[in-house]
Parts: sequence; C-alpha cells; structure tokens
Amino acid sequence: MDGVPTVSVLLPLAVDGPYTYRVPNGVTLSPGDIVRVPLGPREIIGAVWDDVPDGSVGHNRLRPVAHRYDAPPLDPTIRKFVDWVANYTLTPRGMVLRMVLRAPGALEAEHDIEAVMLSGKPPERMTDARRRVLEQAGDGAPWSRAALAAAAGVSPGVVSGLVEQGSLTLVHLPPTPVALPPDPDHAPPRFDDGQSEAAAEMRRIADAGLFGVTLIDGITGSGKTEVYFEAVAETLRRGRQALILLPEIALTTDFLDRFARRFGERPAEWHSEVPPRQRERTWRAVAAGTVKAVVGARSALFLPFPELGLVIVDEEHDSAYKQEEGVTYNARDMAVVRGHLGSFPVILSSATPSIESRVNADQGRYRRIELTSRFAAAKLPEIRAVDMRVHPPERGFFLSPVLVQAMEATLAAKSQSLLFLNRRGYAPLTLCRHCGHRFQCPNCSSWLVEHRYRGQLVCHHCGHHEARPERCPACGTEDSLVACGPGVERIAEEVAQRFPEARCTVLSSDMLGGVPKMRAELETIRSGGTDIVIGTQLVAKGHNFPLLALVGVVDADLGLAQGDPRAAERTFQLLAQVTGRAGRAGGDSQALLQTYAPDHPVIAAIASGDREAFYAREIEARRTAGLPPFGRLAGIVISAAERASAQAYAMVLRRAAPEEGPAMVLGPSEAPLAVLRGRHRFRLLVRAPRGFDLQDFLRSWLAAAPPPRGNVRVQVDIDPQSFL
DNA sequence: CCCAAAGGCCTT
DNA sequence: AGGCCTTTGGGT
Repeated sequence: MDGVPTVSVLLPLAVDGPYTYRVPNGVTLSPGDIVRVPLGPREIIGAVWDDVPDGSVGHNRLRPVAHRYDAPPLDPTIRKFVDWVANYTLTPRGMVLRMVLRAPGALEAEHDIEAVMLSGKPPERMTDARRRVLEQAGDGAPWSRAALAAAAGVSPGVVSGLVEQGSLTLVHLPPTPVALPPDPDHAPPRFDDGQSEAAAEMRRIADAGLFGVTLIDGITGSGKTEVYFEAVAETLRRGRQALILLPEIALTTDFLDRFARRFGERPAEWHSEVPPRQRERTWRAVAAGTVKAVVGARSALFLPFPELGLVIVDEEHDSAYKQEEGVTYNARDMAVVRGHLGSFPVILSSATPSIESRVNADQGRYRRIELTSRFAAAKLPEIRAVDMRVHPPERGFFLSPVLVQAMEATLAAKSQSLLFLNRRGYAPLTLCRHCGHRFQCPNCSSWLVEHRYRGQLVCHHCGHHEARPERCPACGTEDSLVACGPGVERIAEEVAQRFPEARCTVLSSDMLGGVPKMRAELETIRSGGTDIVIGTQLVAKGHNFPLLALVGVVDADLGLAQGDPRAAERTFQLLAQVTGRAGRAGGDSQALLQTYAPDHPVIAAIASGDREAFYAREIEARRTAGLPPFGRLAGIVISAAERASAQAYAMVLRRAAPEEGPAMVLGPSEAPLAVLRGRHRFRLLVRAPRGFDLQDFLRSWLAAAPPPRGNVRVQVDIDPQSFL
C-alpha cells in the first residue's frame, strides 16, 4: 500500500511517540535531522526520530514536513539518551526532547557582525571629533561602530558620518566564536605526590575513553578540580568534547577563570543566566562540535554534543542536580547514563560524596580516587563542638559565650568571621504570648517565618505571605506577638548589638537585588570589606572566602530532627562544606560547631574529622532500618487539583502497602508535604529489590487503577546503574 | 441554574 | 505549546 515516503518526527510536546509526516518530493530525511512540521493550526520544530513510521494514520491524513533545517543533526547517542531518560522517568519522550531543543533560534544561520575599518581616504572636512575617531581606528583593526565611538569619546553619528564619507569602510566579519579552543598544555599544574598519582589516573581514564564511573573523594582544598582538569586535558587532546557540570550556584566567574588559567581560554557557559542570544550561539557551536569544553548547570547535559568524550559532575552530592519540575531527573545519574550510552568515562567529584556514590564505590561499581591532603599552605581547621547546655547564651540571645569570645578575638586580629545558620528570615515561629496562637500557613500547615526586614510572615514551602499583624488574630490582644527562635536576620541583629563597630554582611537566597547584588556582596567579602559574614546554606556552595579565620555554626544540629531519610547525610554535607571554608589560606583557622547535641554522630564526625566513621555508621544505620543505602529508590509524585489531592494521596498510600507487591512505602516523604502554586504534591519513597523492574511494576500498577483525578508521576531517584 | 476556573485531551 | 471541550463547585 506504500509509495508515499514518510518519517517519524518527535515533537517537543507532552507526547510520547513521534508523529508520522509525509516526506516532500526530492527531500531526503534521516534520523536526527531537525525539521519544522505543521501541527494543528501552526508549525513547530521537531526532530526526525528512529521509530519506524507507523501506518495507523491514513495516508490521506498525513501532512508534509515543512522544512529541514540546515543544522547539525542530533547524533544517535543523544537520541538514545532522550528515549532512555523518558523511559526511566516515565515522562513522554517529547518532553525530554524539549530539553534538547531549548534554543530554537539556534537553528537559523547566524548573521555576520558589521564592523568599520580605516580606508585611508581622508574626509572632505576634518573636525576634532573625526580626528579622534580616525586616530582610534589607526591601529588598522576592525571596530564595531559603537565601540569605536565610545573609545573615541564621540557620538555614533560621527562614525556613521565617516562611513558615508568613505574614510571608514564597512566590513562584515564572521561572528566571534562562543569560546576559543582550550589548550590542554597551556599551564599544567605542579602536583604533590598524592595528587600526581591521581592526576595520572585521570589521564589514563580519559585516554582509554571507555565507559566507567570514577568517584573523586577528596577533602576541601585537596585539589580535586586540578586533578579532574587532567581528564579534561586528555579528552581535549583526543579531539573530543568535555562537559563539566556544576550546581548552578557554584557556577561563578571564579570557576571560569580557574579553567582559563589551566587551559588558556574560558570554556563555554550554559546555565539559566546566559542571555538568549548567547544560548543560541552556544547551542549551535556545541552541536557543530566547534566548542570543545562546556561548563554548565544540570541542563547542559541535554546539549547536542556530537563528540562528547567526558562528563565531570562536580559537587556530585548536591541536591541541585535534581530537577523537580517538568521532567524529574537527577543530572548526576543521567550523566552516568549518557556516559554509558556514549561509551565514555564519567567522573563524580565531592568532598562529601552522597551515600549512594559511596556505596557504589565501596562495592566496586565505581572506581574511587581519594585525595586526603590539602595543598601545602592550607591547614585543616581546628573544630570544636560547643555544648550549649553547658555554655548557654544569655537570655534573649542565641550565640554562646564561647563563640562570642572567639569572634571578639578574630575581630581584634582584624580577621573575618562567618556565622552559618541554615534559616532564612528573622524567626521561624511567631506566637501570641496571651493565648498561645501560632501563625500557620493556610495552605501547608507549616509555621510562618517572620521576615522582619520585609515586615512579613512567609511560608517557606509555598511562598504564601501576609503582613505581620499588630494584634493577635485569635484573641485580639495588641502587641502580644513574640518571635521564637533565630533566623539569620535575628543573628545579624544580635551581632550588630554585640559588635557595633564591626562591618557585617548577610547572605541569604531571599536577599533583595538578586544575582548582581549577590555577586557584589561576595566580592565585598573576598576583598575584606566586611568583618562578619552571616549566611544560610548559600555560603556552603563553592564560594571562596580567602580571609576567613573563624566559622561559627549556629545550631549545628538544626536539620537533624527532620523525619527524612537523608537528614543526617544532608547535615553532614552542609556542615563539612561550611567548616571546610575556614583555613583555606592557612593561619589560625578555627571552626566552632555550636550545638545542643555535641554527641550526635554527624557532629562528632565533623568535630573529629572522621568522615569514614560517619559514612560507615550512616550506611549501617540505613541497612538496619530497612532503608536502602543506595539502590532503586523511586518516588511517586502526585500532583493533583487541590480538591482531589487528599483522595489521591490516600489511594497511593493504600496501594503502596507492602502486601501489594515488592514495592513498599519507606517514609512519608523526602521533602515535607508541600503546596506549590495551588497544587498539592506528595512524595513517597519506594524500594524494590535489585533486578526487579520497578518502572514496569509501577506502570502497570498505575494503569490497573488510575487515580481518580489529577496525575501521578513516578520519579526514580537513585542509581540508574542497575538498569544499564 | 449559570458561570468562571481548572483540568484533560488532541494535534500526524 | 495552545485551542477546545468537560467537569466542578461556588454563587445566585
């Protein structure tokens, strides 16, 4: 019945299968080609896919492909990757393709840049302004009109005038490259004994170019970055592309400069702050294979590299690798998958590896490289745990006398202190002194956090906020509301009171002024423009504070009390990262852990520097509790209309009962019950034995009795290796 | 009984 | 994604 040539085209929509289109006469299309096709009333971009076109749609209903873009096709590896990720995360393939085709403008050819050059012909009438322009252009190099006008200190009109006169000629230049090729041999560092062995191993791994996962487990300041740069160098020597993933917040100019010092050029960048034009150009250059090194946030994993030969996942433990909106995936795990599909090595790096990577390394599934010593000048900080039952703060204050004394000494020595408290706002709870009323979020039943600076009570789960009232809404008493507990704002207040002469900076994600303001504050800290830094977990994320001599952790055991399987692990990682910031420059570094429970394993591990003990205990604790140390953790996310959510939740709880099958409910939720933009979301952790096809089970389970309303999405959290 | 809002379904 | 159709619950 054939004769009509057809192709499968996958569209970046919430559709799982490709649609079939007619191939116009004289056109040849192959899998990976990027095309424009009609869909309903409009045309959209899609990619020719590998599926055999299905004949279920009548030939008379098939519409023709409208256009084939003159762009590099998506290579087979990324097509397989899209299919794999879609299958694994139980999302329609089109949704995953959408993450690949996220720079639609990249498909149009780039325009040349217009520039002007000295022609040698003098203008009919010379003026002062014109002379300055001509002098400036005297170097013979092409200038953009705007840049030349600015350099000569004249208005752009003067430049245009000279173009009309013929004194300047218009030239068209190819666009400046997104990134110049990095040079693997630009500035190889000198390594000490422990490092040079690791560096050689990196080179071997990259040179062999085979799939395998390596965990670089090295304490802060041990030179992990320099070591994995060796793998990048070797990959570049082999002419293949390298991708370095970082949590978005750690993607600073600092890191790019570091790369440039090693390789002579900055890498291409890929993250949400890159402006659209630049994104498109980067996408195209990556697809064309002209960009050899990319440093990016998790979404960079979906760039269409044709020659990818290495992926590095730095700070692999960081939860920012988990995308929770749309397609739910963990970029660290998907990097491992991409390496497997593309047959190239993947390197995970962290000072505080996740439990699952730890266990994978322990079991020999991942290779492990340990870096245990710091660079020559840097000493490990001295860490003291302060029991606040023994050294309580004065009434109405939150800092213990031990910490205050240490701060005084640091201040006297003209050094910098950092106070870390993982709590935004002024106070985590507000209550009425008269009737005991507590301010709760109307949506999520969590306490409202007072933000005194903004004059509001804010829910940290759903973003709900209300003005702080004058009187208690329950009993009507005036001036009866009291703030309970500290947040960073309240600590800043205490610091201002205790050290009125000290310069103080607060770093918090809700800081007004956004990213630029944040950059400025970080620069102030680096340059010594502040004496005391007070910050939330932001300060644990890869920023360098070279002048820091003291770290005080306020409420170190905060976060341990949450009924969350990862509470201990997360607290350990956070505290280890924060205290690791101290002493990077050597000198009298000291870290204080202030806590009510100095005998807690997490804090004991930090205070004694015994990471091994912590990991061993944590892995064992999970084993005895029946929690998977790693393995196939899946979460069921229900997102449903508010009115039906309780019903759906109850149903999933019922269905997830152990007797129903090999899946079982592990905890109420990794994240607390949350309300996001009017939609309730619940998450359950589910475990299944190794070798059991959890995906398939969940799929049929949901098909057998679909939820009455809303949709249920299954999110697999950990360890894709068992599927490979 | 009417209506706005939210959710679901379809596009080849 | 975006347009259209259905369901739902609040209001009269």
